[in-house]
Amino acid sequence: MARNPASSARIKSSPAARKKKVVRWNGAPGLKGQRQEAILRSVGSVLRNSRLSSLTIQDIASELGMTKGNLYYYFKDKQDILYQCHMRCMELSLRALQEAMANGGLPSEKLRILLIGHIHGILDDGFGSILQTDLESFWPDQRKRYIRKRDDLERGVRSLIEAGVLLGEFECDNVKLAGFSILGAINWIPKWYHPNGPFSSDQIAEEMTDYFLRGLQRRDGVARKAPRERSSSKNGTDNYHRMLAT
Amino acid sequence: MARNPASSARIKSSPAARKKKVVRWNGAPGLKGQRQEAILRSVGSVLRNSRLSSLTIQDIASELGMTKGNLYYYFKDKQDILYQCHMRCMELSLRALQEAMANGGLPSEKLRILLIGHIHGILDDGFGSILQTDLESFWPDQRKRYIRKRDDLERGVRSLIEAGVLLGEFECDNVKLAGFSILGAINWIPKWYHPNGPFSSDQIAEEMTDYFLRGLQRRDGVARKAPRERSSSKNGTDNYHRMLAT
DNA sequence: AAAGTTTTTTAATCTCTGTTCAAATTGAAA
DNA sequence: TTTCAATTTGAACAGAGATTAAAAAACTTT
Repeated sequence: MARNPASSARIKSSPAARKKKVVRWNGAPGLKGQRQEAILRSVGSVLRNSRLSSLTIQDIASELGMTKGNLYYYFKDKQDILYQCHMRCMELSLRALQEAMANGGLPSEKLRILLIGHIHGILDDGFGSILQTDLESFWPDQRKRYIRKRDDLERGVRSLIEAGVLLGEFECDNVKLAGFSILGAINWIPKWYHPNGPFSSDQIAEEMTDYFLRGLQRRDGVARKAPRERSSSKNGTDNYHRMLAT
Repeated sequence: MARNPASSARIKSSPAARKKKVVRWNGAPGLKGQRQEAILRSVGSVLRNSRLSSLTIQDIASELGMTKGNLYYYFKDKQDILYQCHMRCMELSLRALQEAMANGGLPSEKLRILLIGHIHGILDDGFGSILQTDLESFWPDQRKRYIRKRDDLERGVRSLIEAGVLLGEFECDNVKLAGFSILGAINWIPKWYHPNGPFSSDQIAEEMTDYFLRGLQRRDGVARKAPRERSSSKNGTDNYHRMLAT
């Protein structure tokens, strides 16, 4: 069950004999971990074209020129593969969060960095569409691990919004719902995005982020409508301090 | 293939003998259409709790206390059921669009009505989570029919944004991406929404819509950043006139 | 080259679910 | 009560796709 890949650490020049787009595996032994990476990357490629619901073990194997049985030498089962992809994707986003926090600018700047990085993380490696899977299909501890990371990201977003509010840069009635809005909109992108479509991932990242930030920016003077009960500071303040400490 | 339910129009008081939550079908003949409706509604109930990917014909049947075989008396196949749910859901949203257009207010008001109605349409009947299915699984003409409606909705949103821009009420760099953002955020709601959760569908509808509109509202005076190339009028103007004529 | 380990293949199996169908049941009409 | 159509059942069928396992092949080491 809990099986660590125990990567045999040794590097050898691999000829990697290619024919067409088929990678020949026979020639390069060792380095199980690298192959796992390659397999995961390949899943991203497949997902860029086909649809998640129709993604089959056979598809993945074909893409790599290996047999489906062979995949089970590298992964426990299909769920495991999908789970790893999920994690890869999330880790990219968390890296964007770290990058954002490391940058010393205003909350709006940090948030911009985070969101742009997040969008790129989702679109550029093809893993984005995997977000559509429901977490129910994961093993409990996989789910737990993933949710922990996902929550880190969500809290990161909320903290930044909250920070902006406290600094008077932002104005937001409900931080949690604003966060959900932003992240939901981003998670949905893979549903309509196509690499060869009219929008580059760069353009999407920039312009959608612009829009998200506009909705937070404080308008000096006029309050557009009577402010509702302030439910904002209930779910963000503690995390705000936590995140700023990172 | 193209089979019209040919509803035998006759109404009779149906005892509808209920036991626990099991609806007894035997006692109420006729009105095939009504039962189809009931089945679809039941799918919504199931989806409120279980997950779409694990939704099985058996689940639907169980919920209604009928056998799975019996479902095939009312629907061609599973895809057909799912398709009908899709349509139901979309029709609710399109009704919101009509309602919005009928209301004679400013674009921002219309958009508010539309979005609030759209969110309610998605959340209140439990069909929302069905949006996660990919359209590939539909039969071509089903897909075509659905996409036509979906596009109507998308164009409706864009037209309203565009209208607001033209009237000086809104300010938007890229109408299409703003529309995608809004609709994506809404489509994603079923992923985290739970009827017994902390947010009512009312609250979600109101506050998320607030946020979406904030991001469009024009700020008098300062341009926050140098405006990019205006790609807005490419995808909205014609539809704008079309929609306003409705 | 022989032995041992890692990787790959091949084919069979297993399971889950959608689907079909003939028979049974029900309700309405005659 | 008989007849007929509408509805329901229950069991069998079918197909797809994940998973397994034993044998084969490839590669490393000695």
